[in-house]
Parts: sequence; C-alpha cells; structure tokens
Amino acid sequence: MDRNSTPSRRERPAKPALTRAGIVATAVDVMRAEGVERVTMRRLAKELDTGPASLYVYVKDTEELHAAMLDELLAEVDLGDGGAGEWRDRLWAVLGSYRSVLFAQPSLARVALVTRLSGPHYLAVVEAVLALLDEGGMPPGQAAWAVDVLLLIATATAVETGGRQEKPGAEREHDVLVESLAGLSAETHPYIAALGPDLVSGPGPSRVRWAFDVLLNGALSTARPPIEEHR
Amino acid sequence: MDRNSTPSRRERPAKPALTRAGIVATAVDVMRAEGVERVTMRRLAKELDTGPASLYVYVKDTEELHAAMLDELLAEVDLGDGGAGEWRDRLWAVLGSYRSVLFAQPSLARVALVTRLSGPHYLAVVEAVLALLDEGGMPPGQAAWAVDVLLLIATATAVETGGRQEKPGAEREHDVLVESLAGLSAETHPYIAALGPDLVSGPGPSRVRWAFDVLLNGALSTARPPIEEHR
DNA sequence: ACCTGAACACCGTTCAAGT
DNA sequence: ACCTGAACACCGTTCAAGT
Repeated sequence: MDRNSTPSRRERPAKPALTRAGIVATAVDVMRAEGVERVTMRRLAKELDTGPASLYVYVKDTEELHAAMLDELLAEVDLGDGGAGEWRDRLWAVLGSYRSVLFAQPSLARVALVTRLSGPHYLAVVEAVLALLDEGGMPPGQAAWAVDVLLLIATATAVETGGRQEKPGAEREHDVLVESLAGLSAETHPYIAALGPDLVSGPGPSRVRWAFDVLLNGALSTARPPIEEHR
Repeated sequence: MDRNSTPSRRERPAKPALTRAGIVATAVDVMRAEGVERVTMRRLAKELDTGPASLYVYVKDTEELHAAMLDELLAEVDLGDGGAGEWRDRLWAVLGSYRSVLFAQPSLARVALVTRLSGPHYLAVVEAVLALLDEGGMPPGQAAWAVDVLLLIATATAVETGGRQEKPGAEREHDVLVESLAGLSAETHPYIAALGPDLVSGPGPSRVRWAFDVLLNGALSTARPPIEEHR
C-alpha cells in the first residue's frame, strides 16, 4: 500500500534535470506534435517547466537548436549497410530514405537548406553516400564535390513536395505559379509557353530519380578542374 | 489657379500614397540599408509613416513581401540578350549574374531556396536559361527539368558563400564543421577522413563551374523517363 | 474602398541575482 | 556551476471602427 508515502518523488511528469539531449528530445516531441514553428525557446521552456533563459546554458540559439533537432531526425535514415544490389540502386535507396525523413517535416527540412549541418547523423549519411560513389568508381575528387549537390537536391525536393501538403496556403502558392505561367504570352516567353505545365509538374518520383541520374552521370564523366587557391 | 495655396500638401518627404510597388520599393531600400531581417511589417510601416495593418491591403503576408522584394532584385540579372560566344559560356554568364545578385543579399536569397518564385523577373531568368539550353541542343523535356536544378544550385551556392561573410557567426559555423570532420576517426568514417578538407572547401568559382558542367553534361546525356501520372 | 489604432498572442536574448 | 525572473526590444496578424 502506501507506495506514495513519499510524495516528493515522481510528480506526474517528474521534472527531469535539464540536459542538452533532454532539451533536444523534448523539442523533437513538440515538433512532431505541433510543427517546427511552435518549437520556440519560450514554448520549449514552458514544456520543460522552466524559464527560457535556462535553455541558453545548453543551446547557443534557436538556429543551433533546430540544427540539433534535424540531426536527431536523421538518425532514422536507412543507410542500407550491407545491402545487396547495384551501387546506384543502393544510393538511390539511401537518398530516398533521407528524403522521406525530411519529407515528414518539411519546415525543419528548410533548416538543412539554409544551415551548414555537421551533426553525427548527417555525417553518417555523407559517409554512406561517399562509400557508394566510390563503389561506383567515381574518382574521390569528383565524389567530394558531388555529395554536396546530391544531398542538396534530395533536400530541396523534399522541402518542395513536403511543403505542398503541409499548409493549405502551399496549394495556392503552386497555383499562383501555374497562373503566372499561363498568363505569359508565347511572344515574350516562347520557351516557357512551349513547355507549359511540364515546367512545373513538381518533383514526382521519376523526376527526382532523373535528377539523381543526371548528377551521377555528369559527375562520373566530368573531370574536376585543377585545384585553385581557396579561402 | 492657386492650386498650391493650401499648405497642407507636400510636407517634407511628402508621404506618398500607399501602393504595392511603393511598399516593395521601400522594403528593398530598408533591406539594402539594414538587411532583410529588419524588413518587418512593423518596421516597414514605420518607414512609410503608417500602421502595420495598412500594409495588409497590398501584401498578403511577410513571406509574400519577401518574395516580391526578391523579384525586384532579380531585375538586375544580366540576361545577356544577344550576347556573343558559345551557348555554354553565355549560360554560365547568366547564372553567374543571377548568383551575384543573390550573393549580395544572402538572407533574402534564402527566400529563393524556400519559396516557389513566380515573379516576372524570375520568369525572365527561366526563359533566358531555357533559350540557351535549347541553343545547346538539349531536348525540351530534359531542359524543362534541368532549369530548376540549375537555378537551385546557383541559389544554394550563393547562399552558402554569401552567408559566410555576412554574419560573424558564419565563420564559426564553418569551423564547427571542419572541427567535426577532423574529430572523426578514419576507422568509422574512412571516406570522409580520406577526402579531408576537400570535402568542405566551399563553393569557390571553379567548384561552382564544375557543378554546372556536371549538370549540363548529365542533362544532355540522360534521357527522361516516360511521363508518369502526376498531381 | 481604403486605412488605421489598438489589441491579441506571441517572439529571442541578456543580465543581474540567486542557489 | 547552474538556473532563473524579469526586463528589453521587438514580432505577425486581425478586427472593429473610422473616413
């Protein structure tokens, strides 16, 4: 009986000690429940039953928090270790997994477009992609530059498609573009007019796959220029 | 006569009537002077000597305003009409001009990464790129899909390089990545370790040029899959 | 119609002070 | 050291009311 004789311990959520990992985990929870835009320092502080200032002990600022959340999410990417099949298909699978993780959280995916990521899970993705490019015989110098573009395309298409169904306004954002295109005369914009809706059909699976193949084919066949002075 | 006998007209800056174009133009001014992050509805209303609510008559929301500002900026892109030279070099010039316009205003450039643009100046860029791809003999179906990726890369590299020197924190953001990379053991991340700083050297001119050539070569040589159901 | 004051419901970040 | 209340300096957007 009286298992509650000491009432001090274990209040309902048993306010846990603040740690960076705990903060990021809670942030991810709030994001899944309410969307990234609601993951603010103040909202998060409330969730953790403290004041916003306390978070700054563990997190530099909001941007860094969002980057950490994103890396947390990237833990779910299936890197296809030891999978079978041709390297190109396995690469396609890894990038597809990366895309679908971002896809589920498009507004966080924007972070990946705008911030330089450097978390462990992101680096694991980079390593996996590099391994597959090597397996495909791509020279290391070309692979080093190709991996960025590959992940850029994966991210951007995830943002684009994912954003579409998230907010109701996005449907219209697309319609605005379609309308703009329809309103153009073939006189001033012959090429756009000629292509019509094909220009704007959005990144369906086969379009994304085509973009990957373009990049792979191009990167395999295009020699890198000699190294320049940089920085 | 005496049309100016009433002194009510023309106080110092002669508070101009609100128009959409005027609002956007002022917004661009504020941006050039203080950066995009300071272009808020409230700040802009102050500049225009009115209340924030008034702006909503002409502008849907902040995102739409930013997109309009960006399109305004894109008026400066040199489309190289009637220029001489090989199509590939002229395309490189157009994309370079597009990049340098965004480069000057990296935080606005992020808008281009995250929003579907549809302004007249953006469409002029698309039309120019399509014309050059056609001149280069790229089949229309491939060109329609390539133009997006080309502009995506141009935008992303502008954001990356431009963001670097804008805010002081960005220097360190890059250093964080370099450190992360250096901290990785060759055991767990052999490919990253082998490539080292090459992976992270940032988009210098030759690297961007290489990416364009990769894309062009790939898009020229990669057939499009048959059209799928979309929407 | 066009414009606006005021209100609603929030923000990020810092800092002096506490434990 | 770690944590925090309170403050500073802002936000976007809506709406009822005015002209």
